Amino acid sequence: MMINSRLAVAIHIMVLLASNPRETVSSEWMAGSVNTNPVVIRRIMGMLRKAGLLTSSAGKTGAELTKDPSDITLLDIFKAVEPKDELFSIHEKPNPACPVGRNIQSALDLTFTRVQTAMEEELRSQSLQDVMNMLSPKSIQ
Amino acid sequence: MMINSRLAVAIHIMVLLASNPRETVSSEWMAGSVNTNPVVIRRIMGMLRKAGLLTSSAGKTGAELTKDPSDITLLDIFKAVEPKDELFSIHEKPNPACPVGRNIQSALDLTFTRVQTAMEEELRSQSLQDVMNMLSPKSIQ
DNA sequence: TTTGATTGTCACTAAAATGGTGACAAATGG
DNA sequence: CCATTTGTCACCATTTTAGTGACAATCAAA
Repeated sequence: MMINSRLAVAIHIMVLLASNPRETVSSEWMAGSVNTNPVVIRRIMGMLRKAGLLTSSAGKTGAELTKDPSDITLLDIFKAVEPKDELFSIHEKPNPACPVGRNIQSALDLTFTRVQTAMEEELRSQSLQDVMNMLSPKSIQ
Repeated sequence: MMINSRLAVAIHIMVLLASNPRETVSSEWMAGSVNTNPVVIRRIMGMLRKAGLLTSSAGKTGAELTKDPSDITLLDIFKAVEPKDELFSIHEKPNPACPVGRNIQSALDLTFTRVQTAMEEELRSQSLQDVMNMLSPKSIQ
């Protein structure tokens, strides 16, 4: 399955922002914690900003969460960083002359929607605060 | 999210095999129903065969399911066609000198495992027969 | 105001995944 | 024997992803 690490990095960024004073969390500094390039951090921050999860501006170090970590779900973050949030795709144009081909798309659509919903509900059930609580108390500076 | 259509095509193949006499379901014929190249069908059939979901052999038209459709779950098919079945990946080597970087991986691992489990349980709850029942009776020849 | 640091964004790259395609040996069955 | 089919390989174009350098615009501190 095609997978990327954007959700993981986005959560990492959000935890850093929630756990540290603004002046300390430059994209360079976050890149050091995540172990990647600062541009990757800014790119993902841009998606989180467009989704309204944080505010930041050119020239000003760091960013700020717009909500309390307990009011931000992992589904919020997932949808922010995954423009195409569909888990599975259905093959195009199955043969309408075949009884199976003619009806398979709607059946698969129902099926895949249920799977997608199950995944999203689990993401919705976990908040950013929940993730932070899994880190040792020392990580919350 | 990067997504492929292998699960959709694999389910389509399995439905065709379950619904038609063996002599009629050549890879060429199935390719016609799915609307793709016969090699794509054979490639996915190869994965299903390795997973023990069907039997087929060179020179012999078609394939046969090894189990009753009601005993085959969509999770079985998913695992057959997705060698890397992990939904999300975690970024490599976060900085151990950072309190967040040091602990984020295990937290994300717990989190992502719960999401993955939710998805797999939903896939496990649906059988191939369930999908076939969603198609019109006419499609079961 | 000047200077240095930072963000936002662009363009480019390499790597990987995916699906389509042609080719062909091996096996099947008439 | 011979036409058909499977299993498999190699190759290709497309897409996605993450890393990187570059740079204008902005900010903040001296």
